[in-house]
Amino acid sequence: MPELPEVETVRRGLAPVMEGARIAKADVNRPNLRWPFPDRMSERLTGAKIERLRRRSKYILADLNTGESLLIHLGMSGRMLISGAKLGQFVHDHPAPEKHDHVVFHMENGARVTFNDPRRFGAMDLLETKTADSHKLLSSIGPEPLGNSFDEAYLIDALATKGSPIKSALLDQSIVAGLGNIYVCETLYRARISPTRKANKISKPRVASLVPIIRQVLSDAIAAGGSSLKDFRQADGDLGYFQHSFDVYGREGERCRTDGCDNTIKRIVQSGRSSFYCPTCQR
DNA sequence: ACGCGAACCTGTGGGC
DNA sequence: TGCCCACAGGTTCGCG
Repeated sequence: MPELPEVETVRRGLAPVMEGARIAKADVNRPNLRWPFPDRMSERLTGAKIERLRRRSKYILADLNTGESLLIHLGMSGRMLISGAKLGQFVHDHPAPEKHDHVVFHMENGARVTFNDPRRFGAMDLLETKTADSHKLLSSIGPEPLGNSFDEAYLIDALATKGSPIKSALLDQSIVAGLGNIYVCETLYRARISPTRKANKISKPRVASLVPIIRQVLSDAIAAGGSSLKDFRQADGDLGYFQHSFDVYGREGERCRTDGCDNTIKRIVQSGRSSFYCPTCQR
């Protein structure tokens, strides 16, 4: 489900009820997600005030007033749903507990935030805020695509030695943070680059062209509240709308949207993931 | 060292 | 209706 735009959408949704708020109690309903939860997780969260909710790549980090930060990853199917809080003009009642409600944050302000993750590819951990960047899960992540350190010179350099297909290279979180299968497909379509082309065989100007396209695709998706495929919901339960803007993702067999192109969108499998592209427009 | 496939899980949808 | 297979937005691990 969640790539950078969806995670950012969730973060923005959670901020009004979690930032500056205290955790009255945290229910931890099972021993692990993808990995075991940290020792005494519930106790370490109970009574803590969340100073700030931030995002690094596809991770949400809640900086606590205890010197620790809670790290959250939504995996493929993770959701964070707010209830019991006044959101706009509506008050969302607490829903009945559902299967896969693995962690529930009861906030002192009356809001409840439920982490639900059927596939359990998600993760949570507690780490020292000061040294968060050196955490095992964060230390090898590349630059934020919407930040200043991600630019044309960087990407040209980073791809120069990559013999793998550009599709795989852009999915590699150590090259650029936060892109996933959908947004890589959309990026390569807009850039007119074939997903099968070897990263180090793409001309510098074409690699450079990827930078503003990546920024635009992600910004557009954030502005639309992310994409709702299958089960993605914003923290207030609303849908995202960017899926209506997909040019190629999930459009196998449909007509290419480029003016004057008669071809149809093809689906191929690259390192186990579907790639959607137009063989005529993307070279 | 690098790149790829397998593995981790559950749910859903399509074909028969 | 039911069964089986394919597939799903991510990431780590192990092997060649």
